[in-house]
Amino acid sequence: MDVKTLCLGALSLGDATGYDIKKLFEDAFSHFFVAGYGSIYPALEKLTEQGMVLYQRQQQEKRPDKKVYSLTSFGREALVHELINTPPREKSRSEFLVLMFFAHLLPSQRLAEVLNEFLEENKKHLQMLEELSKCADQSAGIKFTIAYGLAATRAAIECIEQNREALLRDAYTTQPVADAYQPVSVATLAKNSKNE
Amino acid sequence: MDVKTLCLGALSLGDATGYDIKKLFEDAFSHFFVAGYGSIYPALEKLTEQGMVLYQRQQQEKRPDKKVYSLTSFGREALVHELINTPPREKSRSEFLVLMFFAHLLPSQRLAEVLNEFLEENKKHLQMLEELSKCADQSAGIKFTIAYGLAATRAAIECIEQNREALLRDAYTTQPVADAYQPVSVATLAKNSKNE
DNA sequence: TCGCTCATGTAACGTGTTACATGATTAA
DNA sequence: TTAATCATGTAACACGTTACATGAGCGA
Repeated sequence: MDVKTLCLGALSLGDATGYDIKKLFEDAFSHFFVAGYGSIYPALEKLTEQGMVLYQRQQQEKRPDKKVYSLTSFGREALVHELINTPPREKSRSEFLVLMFFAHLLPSQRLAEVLNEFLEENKKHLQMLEELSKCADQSAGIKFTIAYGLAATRAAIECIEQNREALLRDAYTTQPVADAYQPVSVATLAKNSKNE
Repeated sequence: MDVKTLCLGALSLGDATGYDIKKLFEDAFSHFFVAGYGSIYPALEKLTEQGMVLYQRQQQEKRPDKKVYSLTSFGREALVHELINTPPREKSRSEFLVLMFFAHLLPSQRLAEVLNEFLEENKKHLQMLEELSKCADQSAGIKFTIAYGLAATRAAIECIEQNREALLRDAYTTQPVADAYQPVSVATLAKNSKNE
């Protein structure tokens, strides 16, 4: 599943410009799909070529021109087809957790910064989701994604607040690289060798 | 942050082969970073060129040859430098949540399948994390990543179990595409227009 | 005057995914 | 005999990121 599909999905909610769709990615889609202009505009172009969407150019006073896109029936079919045939995966890439995994290699000051920064971001995100959950006249599916995002974000915040002290206690305070660290064998952390 | 950095990180735990590192990605790294052989082996090759790792070829009886990689001191410095300069981001791409967002476009049978499949996967993942958390002689950082993974996975499972019924109630049961769906305006879901 | 909102796009680059290729050993 | 484990790799392709480019209006 790619940005094109999400654009079709966005347009299934109503006509919109690329700019509008970008906002959707920043809000309603934000906790499960990331995309910027650099992928949205080319996606809309391709969808147009393929006949899945079409647009009307709208001139505006005191504003740049708009291209208001709408879904064609072919596009809607393609969207449904894609959705039905997409297996429910989830993958995340968390630089934050990488930093935590290797926290013993970070100066404690930096570690503290990282924790604060990440907590703040999560709290902001939580607020946004709470806002979203207020305009509650959406489908059960949309409500679910918000509930899911709220649950995940709250769990993250709680987990950080509960473990922050322990993490900082363990961090090193001297300037140079911590070479005193006792290496853990790779095998210890690769459970696959035995079970699963 | 890319696969190369994670490979350096893996080797900071002890010497390993590409194959070993892959297992680490499947276990200890699994909830925050995804990589397959197709990115791990080329990464190790590049790191070798750059003098960040080196390897010893080991012949084995009844097994293919191994390349056992180890971190150089330059590699360790590069790792630390990279970690210190990486902002704590987190981004996920969840096909599952996309499907939920557009659940009203799915036949209810498929929706039920999707929910079950995703729940099962999460339960397996939970088990794996519980296993990992048992070999508990790791650093505070590593323990934290496991605790975080556990919290997130448990929250996900709970959220699905609590909302499954409501989701299925809302799904359509007729064969053809649900065109009766009341469109929600894109603007309603793009809170950015007003706040944040 | 500073920065934000609206509005669209391109081009180069980096990165990762997928599928393919090989092949012996071992446990069920 | 089937599937899994061990073990390494390549090549084509798809995809997305980043930075750049433009420019008016509006509110503080």
